[in-house]
Amino acid sequence: MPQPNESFQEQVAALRKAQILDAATKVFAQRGFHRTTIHDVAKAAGVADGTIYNYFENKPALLLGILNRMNETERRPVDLAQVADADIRGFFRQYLQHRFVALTQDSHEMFQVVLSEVLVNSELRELYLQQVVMPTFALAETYFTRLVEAGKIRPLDVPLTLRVIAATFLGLLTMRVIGDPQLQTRWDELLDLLTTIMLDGLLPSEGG
Amino acid sequence: MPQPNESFQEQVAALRKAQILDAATKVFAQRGFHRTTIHDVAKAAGVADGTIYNYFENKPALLLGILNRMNETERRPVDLAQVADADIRGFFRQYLQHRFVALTQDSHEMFQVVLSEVLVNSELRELYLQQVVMPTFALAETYFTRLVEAGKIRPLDVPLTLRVIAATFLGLLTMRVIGDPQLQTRWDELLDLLTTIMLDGLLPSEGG
Amino acid sequence: MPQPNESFQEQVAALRKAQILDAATKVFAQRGFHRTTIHDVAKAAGVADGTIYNYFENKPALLLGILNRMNETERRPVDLAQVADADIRGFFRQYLQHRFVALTQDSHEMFQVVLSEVLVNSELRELYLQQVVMPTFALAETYFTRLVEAGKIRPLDVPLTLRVIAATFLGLLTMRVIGDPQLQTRWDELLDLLTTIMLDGLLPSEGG
Amino acid sequence: MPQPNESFQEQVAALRKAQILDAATKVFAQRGFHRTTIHDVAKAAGVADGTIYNYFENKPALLLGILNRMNETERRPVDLAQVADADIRGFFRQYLQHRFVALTQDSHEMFQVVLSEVLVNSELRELYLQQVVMPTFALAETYFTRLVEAGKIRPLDVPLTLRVIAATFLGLLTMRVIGDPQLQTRWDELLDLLTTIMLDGLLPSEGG
DNA sequence: CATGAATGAGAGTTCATTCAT
DNA sequence: GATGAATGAACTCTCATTCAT
Repeated sequence: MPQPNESFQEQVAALRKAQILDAATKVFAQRGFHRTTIHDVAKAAGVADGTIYNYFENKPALLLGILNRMNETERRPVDLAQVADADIRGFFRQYLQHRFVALTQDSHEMFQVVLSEVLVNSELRELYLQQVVMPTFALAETYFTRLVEAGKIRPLDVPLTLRVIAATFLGLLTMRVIGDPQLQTRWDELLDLLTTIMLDGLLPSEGG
Repeated sequence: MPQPNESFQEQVAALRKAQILDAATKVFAQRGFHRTTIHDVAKAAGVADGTIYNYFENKPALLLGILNRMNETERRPVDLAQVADADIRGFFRQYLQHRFVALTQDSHEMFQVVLSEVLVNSELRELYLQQVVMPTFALAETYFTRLVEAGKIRPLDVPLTLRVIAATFLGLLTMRVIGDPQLQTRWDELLDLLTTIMLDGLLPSEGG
Repeated sequence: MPQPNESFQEQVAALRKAQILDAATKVFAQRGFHRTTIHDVAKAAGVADGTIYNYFENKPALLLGILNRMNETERRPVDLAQVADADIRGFFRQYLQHRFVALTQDSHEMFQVVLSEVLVNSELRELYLQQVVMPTFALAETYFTRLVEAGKIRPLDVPLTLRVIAATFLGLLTMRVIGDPQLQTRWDELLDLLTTIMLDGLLPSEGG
Repeated sequence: MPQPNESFQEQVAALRKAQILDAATKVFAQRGFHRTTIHDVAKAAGVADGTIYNYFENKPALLLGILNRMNETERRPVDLAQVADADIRGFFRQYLQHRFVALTQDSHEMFQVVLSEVLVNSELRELYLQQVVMPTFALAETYFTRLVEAGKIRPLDVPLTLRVIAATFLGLLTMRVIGDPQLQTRWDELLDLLTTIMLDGLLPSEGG
């Protein structure tokens, strides 16, 4: 989104950059980073091959560009405060919904592209870890600790528990991307199911 | 030509194939499938480049070879029957341990390589889905349904619940591969934590 | 439109052209014609890339522009007449000095750029030969012939002898450009040495 | 030339390398280093483009290969000793002939290619200076000093005088490459002329 | 006229694959 | 079967040139 005090030229450049990153995200998600050529990206973006290099130093820089966008997306502040006071069940469900929407709509393809490369590219992995994973957990830990202290959550090890929660999301999204039919057709039902499993556990309720 | 000799030939061939796949798995995990050259694989396997092509049709076939191995690994029958009668908590923990060992030791690198490519290669994705994911879930569903019917597990939607459980594993392993320090140093503590979260939920126990 | 104004325009244009050629000469000498980009030239000249093309048809035309300048420089008439009557030794020394100054100060970089390209570009070579080399020798031959006829110079083949003299200059300058430390630090001593070698030869003088 | 104790493979590789360098020298001399593509070199050598890279790291390495060859050619020991005792005039003429033959036949194109690039490539320039120019002068100086000490040569500054002699060769060859008609058609006459000029000087002989 | 973003042809280089040895 | 040099298609990236502003 163009800032008001940017020059017109800068705004145009920013738009071009966004246009190229959009295209890159799409085509990388379809065929993978390595099987996609710069020409593919350029075609998808509707520009000439050379134009890409006016905005990105090289091909890997496109990946970093996508990563940075995820960064921004991830950090889009969850308005946790306003729901903090609600009952924990309602809050949890709202939080899940927030994550689900974020993951499903915006960054679906970003996630796919970045995760694929992060798994086998140690350089990108380090960046991803420092810029996306760590800050997110740091933020979440302070909040989650408060919940534990307030007695609203069982007194478990906070960092590890957060990893388990995050991992569940990550895994579900991965499996959905991989093409599991259950997850693709019944994605919406996960919200309630996850709330139940995570808050109440798999064991039958006492009164059940 | 004598029959036994031919069998010997086949055994030698199988060993060569395994030797090449071992090397491929290792180097693919390090630099990714695409950034790794056939020459890299050959070097790691201690053979000449051309030799690879006596055992695998082309480079993607190496990936399929790794996938097939995962297939075998995954299907290594969990001896579920013998633990089915035990109390559900003990059983769950044992099951987790089985998965953890499988994931951690054997197929760590396979997982990394295959997942990375599966995320962006629709052809491989389809194979992976049909040959690894679907059969595994089919097996698990029959077993899990029995647990629900026996009243040992809360009456939830079985297929989706299994996805959630599997996703948690998948996500944890992914995050570990990505390099999360907590998961890398405290991997062993996850067993108990997961058992608690999944069986009892995050909410404080009634009597807590 | 008034005539004087047009003339002013032309003067401005000529200055721009000179400014660009200056920049081109400098950067071409540093990195060579081919490794230098139009952008490099533009930056050095303080103009935009496109501006270059308002004054020169294309990149090779810059080289021709430099060549034409050399042309002018070379033809800057040596005022030979006035020294012709002096004793031959004094004259020779003066002539050498004239050449040395010309080569050293003005056209040092031009020489470097043009020679490099002339060696491997037959088109430019032809131009250089016709526009610079031939006319210079033609002029020199008439004068040198007079010296021979006047008995001031040993009766040698004039054209070839002139080539030898010119070659010595050319070679010395080349070796200096290449970076020979002796020539770079002791360039001034060459004047006397050359006078001696060329006029008296390497053999010991009779009376020595 | 294959060494007796090289393996057959190594001999074949050396021949290939020579074949490629021959081709490179030829085409570089025709169109210059930069205007010549790897494809041009490959075509001239009768191999595929990729084959070049089995023998040379990259395109500049071809230039270094040519430089190294010049190195060997230059150092081909002049059998100075055997002529040292001859009268100085006969010796000088023989030496000139040696140089002329070396320059004219073998390394004509090498010279053209390398000089062109050396003029505008500081990296190559440094190499050329250290590997070809300096060692050659060092050798020549010791010999020339002896001539001076023996009274056979006028007591001039040895290093600078050698530069002048070498420069004359360099310049003559350059002008010949550039296409001066006199030098191209009357190259053979230079031998005697140079002997006269350099040994006796341009001044009329006393008895003339 | 000046600008500099856009263009796209063309270059160097890599590497999966083949095949003579 | 094993080898590894040769191959050449295909890729990334550069940069001379154009042209709308």
